[in-house]
This record gives sequence, C-alpha cells and structure tokens, in this order.
Amino acid sequence: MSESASSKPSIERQHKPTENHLLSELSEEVLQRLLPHLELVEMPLGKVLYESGDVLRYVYFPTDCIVSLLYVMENGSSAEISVVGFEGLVGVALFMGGESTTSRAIVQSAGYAYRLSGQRMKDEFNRHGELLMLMLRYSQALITQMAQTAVCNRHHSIEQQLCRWLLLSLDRLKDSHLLMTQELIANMLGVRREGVTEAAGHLQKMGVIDYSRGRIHVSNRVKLEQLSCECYAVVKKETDRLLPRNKVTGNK
Amino acid sequence: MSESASSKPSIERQHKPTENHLLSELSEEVLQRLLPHLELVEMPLGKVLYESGDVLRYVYFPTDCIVSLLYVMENGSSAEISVVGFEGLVGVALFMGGESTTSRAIVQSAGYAYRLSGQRMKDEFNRHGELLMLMLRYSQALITQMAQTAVCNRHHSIEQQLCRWLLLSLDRLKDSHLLMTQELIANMLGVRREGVTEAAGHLQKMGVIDYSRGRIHVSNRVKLEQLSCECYAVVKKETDRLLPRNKVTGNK
DNA sequence: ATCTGTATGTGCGCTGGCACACAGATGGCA
DNA sequence: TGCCATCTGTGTGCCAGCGCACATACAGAT
Repeated sequence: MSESASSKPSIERQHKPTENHLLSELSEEVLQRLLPHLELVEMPLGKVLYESGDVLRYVYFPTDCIVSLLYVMENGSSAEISVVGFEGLVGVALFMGGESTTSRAIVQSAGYAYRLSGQRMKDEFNRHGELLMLMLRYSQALITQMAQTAVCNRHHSIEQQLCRWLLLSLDRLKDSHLLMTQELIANMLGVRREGVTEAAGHLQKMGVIDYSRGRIHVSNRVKLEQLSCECYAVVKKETDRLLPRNKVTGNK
Repeated sequence: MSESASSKPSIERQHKPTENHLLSELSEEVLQRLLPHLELVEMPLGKVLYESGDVLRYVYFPTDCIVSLLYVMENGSSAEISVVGFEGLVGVALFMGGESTTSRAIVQSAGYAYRLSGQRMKDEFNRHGELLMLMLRYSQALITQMAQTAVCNRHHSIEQQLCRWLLLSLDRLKDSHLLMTQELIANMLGVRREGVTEAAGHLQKMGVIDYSRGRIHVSNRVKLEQLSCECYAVVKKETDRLLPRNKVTGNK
C-alpha cells in the first residue's frame, strides 16, 4: 500500500476553526466572540474525550479527526451509537442540559479539534442566538444517525454495515485512506473481528477496497454505496438537509 | 383476564394537561400562556401522527397514550426507535429546527394527548425561557433511549428485548395491562412474530406475564426486570436524572 | 537477518433467529 | 348457536454470526 501523507496529520499544518462546518456557519460576530476561547487540541487515536457519566468540561469541534460515540456494556462489549467529524461537535449533552451522557466519546481517527469550555459554550448558547438554532439542527442530525444505527443493527448484515461505516468515515476524511484495524471496526460495529475479516475480504475481492494491517483504502466508492444498506443514504440525506453545507467546503 | 377499566379510555374521564409530566413541570405563568392553545385529542390505536418526511404541524403531549417512533425500511420491515408516553412529547423535530424526521410516529396504546400547533410551540420556545431548557433535557432523555435501542438491537436476545419493551410500556401505563398482539410487538422490535410468541410463552411459563389474544398482564414486575437486559435500567436511570421531578414511577 | 508483537485468515461446531407452512384456539358477531 | 377472522403454537429446514483455536503474514525494532 502506498505511503499516505495525510494519514499522520502534520503538526505544522495550518489549522483554522472554520474547518469545522458548524463553526464556519456562524456569523462573523459570533465567531469573533468565540475565537479567543477556542483552543486547538491534538486528538490522538484512542483518546477518550469523556466516559459514560462524566461531567463534560468541553465541547469539541473536530477539524480533521473523527470521534465515535460508543456505548460500552457491563460485560465489556460495545456498540457505536454515532460518529462525529468536521460536520459536527462532540458534547451536545452540555447544552442539552444533561451535562453527561451514557456513552463514551473516543477518537477513532487521529487529527485535531478546537475545544471550548463548557461554560463558554453555555454562555453563548444562552444568548439564544444563531448558535442555539445551529446546535439544535445539528442535534437533530445526530438523532437521525442514532436512530438509523438502531435500525441497521437490527436488520442488516455485517457487510452492509461495514459499507455504511466506511462511507460515514470516508465522508469525514480528506482522502480515501483510513487507519483502522479490523479489530477496532469490530468493536465499533459490535461484532466479532472475524466477521469483519470476512466482510472486508469480500469487499477486497470485489475490488471495492484494499487494505493491509490497519490501513484501508477505498478504491471504488460508488460500488461501496451500492453494497451498503439504505441506512447510509438516509443519514446523509437528512444531514445535508439539516445542515446544508456552506459554500466554502473547508478542503485545502 | 380481569376487566381492565383503563384499557379502553373513557371519553368521559376528566383530563387535564398536567397529566403530562412535561406540562406539569412548567411554571404557572408559562402554562397559563399555553393553556388556551392546548387541544385535547383522542389517540386511537394505530393512528399515525406523522409519516417519515412529513412536515410536523403539531406537537403532542400524551396523557395516557403511548406513541412509538418507528422507522420503516424500504422493504417494509420496521424497528422502533423510541417510545413516548406521559413523560414526554412527540415532535421534537419541530423545535429542533428540522420540521420533519425520518421516522413515523404511531399510537401504540390508545388514549389521549394534548396537542399544540407547531407555531405556538415555536413561539413559546423562542422566548428562550424554561420551556426551552425543559425541552432540551427531554430531548437528551430521548437521545439516550435511542442510543440504548441501538445497543439492545445489536447484543440482546428477543426475550431480553421483550422484557425491556414491556417495562418501557408499563412505565407509561396506569396499570399492568397492555393491549398489544404479539404481531404488533414483533413489528416494534423488528423481529418475527414467532420469535415473540416463543419469548412470551417462556415468560408466561415462568409466571412473569400472562396474556391472551392481544391482552398482556404483567404479574411479576420484579422478575421482569431481572430478565431484562441492562438497557432498560440505563434508560430509566438517565430519564429520571434528566427529568427528576417526574420520575416514571412504574406500577404498583 | 532475525525476532516479536500485531494484524489477518480459516476452520469447526453451535445457536438464535429467519422463512415458510400450517394447526389449534378463541372471541366477537350474525 | 355457529361461523370466521384473528391470534397463538409448533415444526422443519436454513443460515448468519458467534466462540474458540490456531495458522499465517507482515512491519518495525534490535
């Protein structure tokens, strides 16, 4: 597999808050108010932003990382509830008023995010301006994703779910490479690693992806979409509806 | 099976908005503002409040009915995403800003609800007062329920899920009887009717429930909780935390 | 160049839930 | 009273996904 420059985010790269689509939707006025309090933080693979029940101290606006919201059961097995990238933020419970959630937030793909202290977030939120409305629309998109995850878990095969999962990840990356072992994917989907091996092997045979030792490259996205269940499309369509992407896409 | 007075809600019964726990949490001031616009409506079994994609015209505050949020797939099979009773409201998309959702809302247990036009709801919501904060906390409870549904669908047996489902329903009823065929439960859980028959038969053998032709009576709630997966307790605990003044008490 | 840990491939038996088919039970209604 | 739609029980065959055990393959370190 070829060297992938973007697999390891360069620390030197120029970051700006507007790489996050929510921040970029804010008016200049609100953004200026927030800017002094937005802190760029590194998001290494596996970092846990919060555990189930933790009181959230920050909200995170990813720029080029991906964060999974994961539920971990008493016996240790897990299931991904939803995934957040540059289109969203981690920590809706802060402004929803609950302060904590029953899930864990863990970095699934390394990168960076801007974080904002819970208090600053609430201050701005409580001004009842555009930030509030934007956050609510995003929350609804998140709800849609969770609902669809429930449906998918009930009705679709591992292969279909893998396709969905790959597509959701792909949409949050700047290229078609992801760093992710089959073992980790299995944890996300809540299935056996061997099941992922089998599904991934099949996708590889069909020329849709190729992978090796934790690096996955999607070579035929169109086919991937065909092989996926309807769940991906439902979530994507609804997210686009709720958060029509601003003209500046944020890429390069 | 004994006659159950509340199985068929009496039209003559006195209803008041504060039977809904969200409405009952509002201050006198806000409630007085809303009262003239709250309209008592009958909620017959099977009534569809809205379909996937519909623009919502009302929010519904159930008093003694139960509403399921159901996702229906392209091939017609379905899965329940969450359930709403007197502790909540149907139509969060209205104030979340999306105006519609990808799921269907359907009455699972007949009764009544107070409805409020979308515009009135938004007007009050936009005053940015207590209603807003209350709605957000409720939304988070709903999110928790959806997340747990996803987990449950992935990891637990039909019997465990049936227990969870019965408990969620029970908490929203005034007695221990529910009117619900195994066929309908199967649609909710997104499983085969035969699977529900088997699980229900087992629960009956263990003396936890007894049922016949669409009437289910829970005779041993404690055991039902023991047989359920952790998902029920997680949702209940979190709901109680988020909406403390209105603990869903369960039945005697 | 070898070692070693991590990642992936494979085989086997098992079980839960599926699809389909049909039999029995029951209650509402003519 | 008897009919009939609806609801529930059961059986058979099938397969996806599981748990377990182990065989490879590869990458990076020494």
